Amino acid sequence: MAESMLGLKRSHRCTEVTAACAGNEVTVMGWVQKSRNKGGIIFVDLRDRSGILQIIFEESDCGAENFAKAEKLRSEFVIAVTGVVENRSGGVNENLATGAIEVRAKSLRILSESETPPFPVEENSKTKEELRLKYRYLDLRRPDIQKNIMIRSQVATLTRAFLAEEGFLEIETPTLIKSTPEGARDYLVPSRVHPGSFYALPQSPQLFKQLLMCSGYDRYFQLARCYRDEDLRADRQPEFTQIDMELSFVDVEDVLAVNERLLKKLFKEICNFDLELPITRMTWREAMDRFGSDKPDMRFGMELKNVSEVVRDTEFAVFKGALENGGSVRGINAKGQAAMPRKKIDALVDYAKGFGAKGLAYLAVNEDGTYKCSFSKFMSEEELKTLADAMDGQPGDLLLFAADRDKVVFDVLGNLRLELARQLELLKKDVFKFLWVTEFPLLEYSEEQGRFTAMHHPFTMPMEEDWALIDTNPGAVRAKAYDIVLNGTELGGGSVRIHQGDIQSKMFEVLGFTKEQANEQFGFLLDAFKYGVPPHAGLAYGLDRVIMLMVGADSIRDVIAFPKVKDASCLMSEAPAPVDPKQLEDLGIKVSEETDSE
RNA sequence: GGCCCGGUGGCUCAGCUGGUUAGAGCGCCGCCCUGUCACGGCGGAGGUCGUGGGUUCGAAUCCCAUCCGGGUCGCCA
Repeated sequence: MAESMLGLKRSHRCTEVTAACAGNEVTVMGWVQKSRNKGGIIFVDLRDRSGILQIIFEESDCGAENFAKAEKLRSEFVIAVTGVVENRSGGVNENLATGAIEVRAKSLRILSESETPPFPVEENSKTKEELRLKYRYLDLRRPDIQKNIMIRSQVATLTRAFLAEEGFLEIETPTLIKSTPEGARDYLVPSRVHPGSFYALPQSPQLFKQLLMCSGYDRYFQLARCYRDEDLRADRQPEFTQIDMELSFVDVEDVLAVNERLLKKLFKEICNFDLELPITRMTWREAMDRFGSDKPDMRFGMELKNVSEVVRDTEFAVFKGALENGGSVRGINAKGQAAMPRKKIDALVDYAKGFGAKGLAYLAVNEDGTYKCSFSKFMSEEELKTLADAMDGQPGDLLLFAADRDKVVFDVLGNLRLELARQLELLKKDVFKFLWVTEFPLLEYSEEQGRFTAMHHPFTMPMEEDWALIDTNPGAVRAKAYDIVLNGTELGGGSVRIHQGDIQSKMFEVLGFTKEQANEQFGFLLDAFKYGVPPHAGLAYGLDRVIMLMVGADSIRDVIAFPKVKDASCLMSEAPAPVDPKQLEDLGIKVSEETDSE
């Protein structure tokens, strides 16, 4: 029997009731976290999004009728309580913000009863995610998730306030747009009016924000929903949110500067972390050489060393072969890990193989200065010592080497470095190491497609000093592109855009577009650029990832109210789902025979 | 699409080299209890061992297939 709240008005959230309210009458409403019935006295923990407040029921205060109702309270009942705030006469609960006070109930209304929930609504839930996601509305009641969702809201609010103050305009762009085959797979939406034609959901507002620059809006931002029909990961959902921005009459420095100020503000307000400016910068080349990654985790060292020259004359076939094929030999030094058991090293070798390595060579410098080495029979003692010295191998160190094409070597060692850091517990979540990675390659060669593709997108501005190489050595041309990296995660990225017709035409040519194809796909943008386009540049953050790192979540699902699971479905609503044949008919989509029969 | 991990009362798990009636903690239900806050005491209910097939005298346990969830590689301009 649900009662009405007629005549009642909530005066406080649970933790807004403080010792300063002692003696005052308050009305609080929320969910029963827990009821402890002692017989003649009942304690109820009342929960809302602010936290928990203890209510005390005694028949002498609330009367027989209310007391009888209080005896029936169970977890997750929604109640309204009017009573007087008092300092607890019993002990103080140090675990609660409101642990020194309680509300002595004068009246109680049960606004809504609850069945026993399928899992306990509590912090640090151990319940399987599958079940939590099916009952996401219950899971979202849990304090740790509520904290994440509220921080997310705070970040959005702070971002809007900051960017507005910096002269940015918040402008919405369409989410039913034209599909472009470059990049990730599009989600498609059939057109009813144009049977056989489709809209795409945007992977990002890229083209529209550039058009807004053309139109003179100068500084734009948007908290933009974006969609990519690719497989999910712990940090990737098919629909996600970007903090997207674009600025006119700027170059790289301007974009980085305003974003450094934004990040400083956000991390100060949310994490009370003082971000020291300017943020460290590193070119893509340096990041790859030193860390084997374009998003290096700067919380620890263990940098890569190129020992190709040291082993140039070796007879060791693995090293020799890699060098003869134009590759390199590089290593990392796992300090103090020389005693790592063989089994564990083998596991690392397997891990490396997962990233394309054919194997992993190791050289352990024992405490007594002798070596334990997987390739000792192919090298003299002298050669081993030279190699160990080149790696700064002290007694007790474990040196690990990969020899292959550069791409493989970087991939293997970059990931191995992270794996070792995980094993050695070097990845502290309360440390924030920011990094700008700049000067990305403009293009990367796709073996699969047999051509160069844009590393960022086709509108990324090449660096002036490299542009002359575009015909002779396109792979060497660097771009005015940059990523913001935090603790080894790419938080966001952007670039200066091409605003000159001749450079843009050349780009399309290099990417293998014909004039017709370029016009077909991007004609409206190219046309717009004919009518006066300002130099412009931008950047977009993955908001979900920003929140993840701020709250230390392991999964992106913990910072999204209603996330999807691995196969991109929703366990709660069961989307996607088949639709009524009539709906398909309206859209001019034929139902296949197989689905029909059976 | 590949590889790896998991699925046992409502929840979290144990059991898994096959062998009586599948256990524990929490939760739930009933009774008792006036200072609890991981409340306490007494009693009780509750399980197709994800699903299907196979091996066997006998399967939660072994085999095959399949479904569901997670991680990862491919993929993600």
